[in-house]
Amino acid sequence: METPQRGKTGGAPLSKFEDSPVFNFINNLSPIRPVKSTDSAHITHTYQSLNFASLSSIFSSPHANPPRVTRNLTGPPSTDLSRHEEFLDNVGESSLCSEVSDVVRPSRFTATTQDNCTITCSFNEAATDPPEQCLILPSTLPQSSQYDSGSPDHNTKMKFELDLGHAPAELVPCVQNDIDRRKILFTMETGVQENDPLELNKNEVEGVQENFIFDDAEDMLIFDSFMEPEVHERVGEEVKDNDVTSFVSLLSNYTENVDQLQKTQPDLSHGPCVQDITQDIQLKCSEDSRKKKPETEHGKKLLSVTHQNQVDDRKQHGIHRRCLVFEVAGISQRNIHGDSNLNQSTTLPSKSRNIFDAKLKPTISPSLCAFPGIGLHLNAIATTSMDRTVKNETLAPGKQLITMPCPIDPFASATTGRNSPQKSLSIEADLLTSGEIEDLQVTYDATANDISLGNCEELSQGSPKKKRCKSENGGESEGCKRCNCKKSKCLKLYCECFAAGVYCSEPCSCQGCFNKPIHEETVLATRKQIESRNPLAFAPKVIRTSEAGVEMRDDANKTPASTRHKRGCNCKKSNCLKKYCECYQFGVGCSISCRCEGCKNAFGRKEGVEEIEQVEEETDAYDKEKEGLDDGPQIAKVQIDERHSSGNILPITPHQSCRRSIKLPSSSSAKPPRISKLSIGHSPGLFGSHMLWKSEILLSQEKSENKIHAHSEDDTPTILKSNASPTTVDMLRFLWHQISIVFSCCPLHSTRLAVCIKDMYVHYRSFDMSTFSSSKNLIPHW
DNA sequence: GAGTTTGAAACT
DNA sequence: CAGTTTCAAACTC
Repeated sequence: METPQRGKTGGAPLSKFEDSPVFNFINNLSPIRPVKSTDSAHITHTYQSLNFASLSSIFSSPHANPPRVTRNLTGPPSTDLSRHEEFLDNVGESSLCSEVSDVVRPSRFTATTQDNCTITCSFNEAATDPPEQCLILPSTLPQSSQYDSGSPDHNTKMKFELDLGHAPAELVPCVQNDIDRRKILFTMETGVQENDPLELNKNEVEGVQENFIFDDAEDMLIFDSFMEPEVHERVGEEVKDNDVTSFVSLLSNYTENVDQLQKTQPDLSHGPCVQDITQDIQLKCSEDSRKKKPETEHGKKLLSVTHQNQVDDRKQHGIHRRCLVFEVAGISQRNIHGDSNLNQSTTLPSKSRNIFDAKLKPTISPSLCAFPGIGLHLNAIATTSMDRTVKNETLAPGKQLITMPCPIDPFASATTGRNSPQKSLSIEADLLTSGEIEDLQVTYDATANDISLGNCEELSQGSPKKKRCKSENGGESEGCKRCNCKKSKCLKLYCECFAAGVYCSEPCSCQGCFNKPIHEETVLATRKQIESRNPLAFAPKVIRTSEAGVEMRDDANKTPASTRHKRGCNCKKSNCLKKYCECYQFGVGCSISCRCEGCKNAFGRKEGVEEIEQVEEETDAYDKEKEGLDDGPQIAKVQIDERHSSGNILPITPHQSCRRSIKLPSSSSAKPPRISKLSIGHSPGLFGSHMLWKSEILLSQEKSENKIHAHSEDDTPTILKSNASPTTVDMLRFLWHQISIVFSCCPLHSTRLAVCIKDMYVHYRSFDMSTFSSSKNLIPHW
């Protein structure tokens, strides 16, 4: 299939990659341009431009306190009065007074800007020939297999630029003071590029001049695809200077900029991506589009039109209730149904442009299910559960969990192959309190696979069991669950739908179900009742602990210790190796709060177990060696190495898992697949879906490095090996990780990108730059 | 698809 | 809080 050229209006001829779907996808997604060089062996980390001034607009809103949204919940339509009354007897009328209103939410993000910072970087993907450098990140990039329905050739060099500062003022109302823009160019480059990046940039500047906007996040992200000359100059400077230390100093400057951004405009709230998730989605959409950004009337109109189109599209295409989607759905839908806005990009207002290539339909579509997340209860009970439990209790103070789930079993692979495609996004966003960005976490799972229109209900018209499609990502991401309840009336936490905050729907096989819109009152009352017993009942089961940094594990093989099951499991027989175990089910390691016995959780065992077993293993090896077995020491080494590899469920840094993900065979049944973030687009249904991404560095440098020394293959990118001091390596790893996330996320949804960027922003802020050269503990605050 | 196993939820 | 029961998902055949 020939890919239309979009995203540029002319200019110098580019490489063949320009013809590739990957290029087209990215080029239309965000200001990404290819690099001419075709030397895939070279790692070119160039020119990703993130204008943090505009970034701030991503997370900002002119309305610190969104209007209160009140929903009067009248009784059910009484289509099933008998049942309803029956239930009332059980629940009690007192609990049925249900007026639910959304609380006024505080603004969460403060970021803005008179100072703009630009991060520049780019990626080189050498998918066909993964040399050592490939370990750095390529798999984090969108793979052609994911976004390309056609050409498998994705020997790719991509230039990824986000220069948000160039968005038209009307589209970026929050980026008002674009003065004294400061840019920081993060340039990491190894090898010698065939072509001078500067020239490339210039060519691209000439050739690509188009503004992009993710209209799925209408007011969130506005990308400008052309690179301003100033940027290029800086880029060139940095490209020529391979010294990593300069990078660090740039980073330091950047940090200062970020701090200043915070100080200058602390009252801005962030964008809708991390906002009130409990609102009715469509209501939210329309409100967001009205109230967030459009400080200008023109902007309002644009947003209004855009949103209306999206709503219409949803209606038109029959988006099901349970697969409520965020803005991206509109995009996806339009794309999917051939609403080739892509080609209209030159005629439509920029806000209405569709950034996705029509080719991407199949792979983007899952996001429809990926974002349904905010279930009906959550829509209706905007304040009752989510606000209290999630925001105030489950998460660290000031946090809010946003989950955009995907309906497919994350473990589905061999057995449920067709269901395997899954994308889920879970955003744990901290609320901004007192204008302070505290924390942000992006949890994003994605496996790439073609899936028809991402309506999971369509996907599962048949047997609910067989075609079960759900996501267990984070415990709260249950967009398209289906239950099989018989006795609980789907009004207890036994019911997955109810527990997930969604109504039961057709695919469910439940009996006597009250978890339906017509029983909304009942549902709400029950929820209240349950919450009165346990305020955390509807809170996410998997949370990120506040002391993430403190308890960060040394072992890079495990999931981040910061992501743990809230309550911990209590497994007795399953050894935490089956989905009976909630920890395992959610893809997190067991923690100290678990009371499991014989824990063998592949995502991370309960503390204490590992050490004991390690000692045992080493003892065994020693014994064997002592007994004169030739292979004794080797066995020991293999064991150690396996611990490093097989347990590497979560990719810690982009450069850790590329090779592994490539090597990985098909999934096994019992043991969880070795999940790699880099597997996105590679092995649909095998890994990524179950994985929780953490946009944070998770390596404890000392220990991991010591252990990794045992490896003959060091995953550390060449660039990090050469001149960098250990601390710089840490720094770069982290940065690289962040950028990789940004890059890999953006094609799917700008929200993810926004959050990733913000995450990066936040983390950088927490750096104590003074420790860079003296301490190995680079991330003291995580 | 039926039956079994399992552990969370609910109950006492 | 601990023990028991109920429940539905996960699993096995």
